[in-house]
Amino acid sequence: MSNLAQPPKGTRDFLPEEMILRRKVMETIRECFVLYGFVEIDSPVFEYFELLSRKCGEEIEKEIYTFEDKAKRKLGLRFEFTSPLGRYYATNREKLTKPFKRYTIGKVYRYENPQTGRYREFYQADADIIGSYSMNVELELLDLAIFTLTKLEMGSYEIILNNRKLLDGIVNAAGIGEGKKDAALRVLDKTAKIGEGGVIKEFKENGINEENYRSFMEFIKFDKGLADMEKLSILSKRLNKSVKDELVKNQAIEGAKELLSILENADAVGLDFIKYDPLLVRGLGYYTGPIFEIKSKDLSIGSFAAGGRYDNLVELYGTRPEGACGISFGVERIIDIIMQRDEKALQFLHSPVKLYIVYLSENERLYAYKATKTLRLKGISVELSVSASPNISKEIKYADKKKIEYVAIIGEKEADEKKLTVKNIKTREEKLITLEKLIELLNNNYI
RNA sequence: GUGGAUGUAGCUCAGCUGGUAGAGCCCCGGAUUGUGACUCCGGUGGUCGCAGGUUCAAAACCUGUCAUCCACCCCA
Repeated sequence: MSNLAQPPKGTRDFLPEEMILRRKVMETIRECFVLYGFVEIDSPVFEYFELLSRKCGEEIEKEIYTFEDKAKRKLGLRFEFTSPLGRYYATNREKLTKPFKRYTIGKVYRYENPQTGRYREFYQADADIIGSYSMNVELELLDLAIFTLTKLEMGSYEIILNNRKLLDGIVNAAGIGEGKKDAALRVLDKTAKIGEGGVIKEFKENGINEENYRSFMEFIKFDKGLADMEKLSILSKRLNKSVKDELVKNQAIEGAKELLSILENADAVGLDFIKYDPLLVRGLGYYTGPIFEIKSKDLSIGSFAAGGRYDNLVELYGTRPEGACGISFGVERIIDIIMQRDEKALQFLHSPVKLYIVYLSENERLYAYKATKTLRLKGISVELSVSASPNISKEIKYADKKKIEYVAIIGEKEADEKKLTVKNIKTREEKLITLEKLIELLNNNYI
């Protein structure tokens, strides 16, 4: 294949069969968002680079696709929806009803090295709520996540939860200075992956002592079997004792309280997938409160949904501060997981087209056309053969390949009797019925 | 941005120490002019990722480059 015959690095073409699954997943997510009262908005795929790069963190900034327009304006492709949403909110605030609950499903772009579950162009599905500082927002978003994942039959996954304010307090208590906080957090986030030795090594590379690591770990050490809520209460007491800086201390204790409030209520609603993870950090620079990540328990594909609170981000875009929190679903990763797990189930996905109509000679063409039109007017999706010289064998094969469930055959016999022979592709059963009967059966999804 | 593996037909892959490319599946046609999963027969399809180099001769060896996968980095 020549270079021009392949899609650019990290991007993909999708075949019609693949689109059936993709569409289904995105539709399911969309329906769930709507069920929870989120409204859809749209905004440009590109924004001013300066807007995208604010508060996103140095690493992410390197991943932004940038370009200049003909008037030399510096632009960038959106790498996620949060900063575009901040800008959207700032520019349209007066016209929006608050709290503003919106969703967007669309493509985002990141200039990074592709791998499984990692592409340069990919879909994200975001739900955010701007205009409230209440933890009810977190609860609503987590409930939405669980609801959506259940609808998608995502199987075993877990939701891990932490809080940036709490994290800041513990880092402070561990004696790590403000200047080294971000580096420390970034390394701690990887603990599960690189182990204690790895963390200590990377701490040193960043000029942080092993002792600081030890005291951090000591701080979040609990007796075995302790429930998350008890851990958080204990943390509050420890923070109260160890943190000197009043502001940091109060913030951290508030962070613990926020998590406690989420967990208390989550427990009541039965959201028992949620676990407090003292080592969850998340890279994006704008998070200010609770943060969360959802990952598959049986596949190491990384997290497939994540989010958190980013209070007052909108202030950056010139409007007054507002509470805000959102969740983002990684559509590609969700699809990858479904495909890896359910290879067989995928065979049963069928086309949105219900029926394929074949007529055997020009004499039946008009009758077939009228039947097709009637069904379409009834809202039933129908494909009419366009073959010049229809061959039943080929036509059935065609319908099967396109995953259309039923084929209607119209020959001399059917046209004379004003009926259709309807074949179920999967069961191979056939029925000679009238158009009215066919409509009834298709509407009841039974034939 | 760094390191490793890989790149041969639409797909999965074979091709030994260099001698000019193969299988299975798929696809197309026929056996079968009103019925697709099996069987049989026949057929299409590859400048061996791309560009240079070494050689009488390169899919194979060398260099570069592009892409894919994996590990970092980071992340949905």
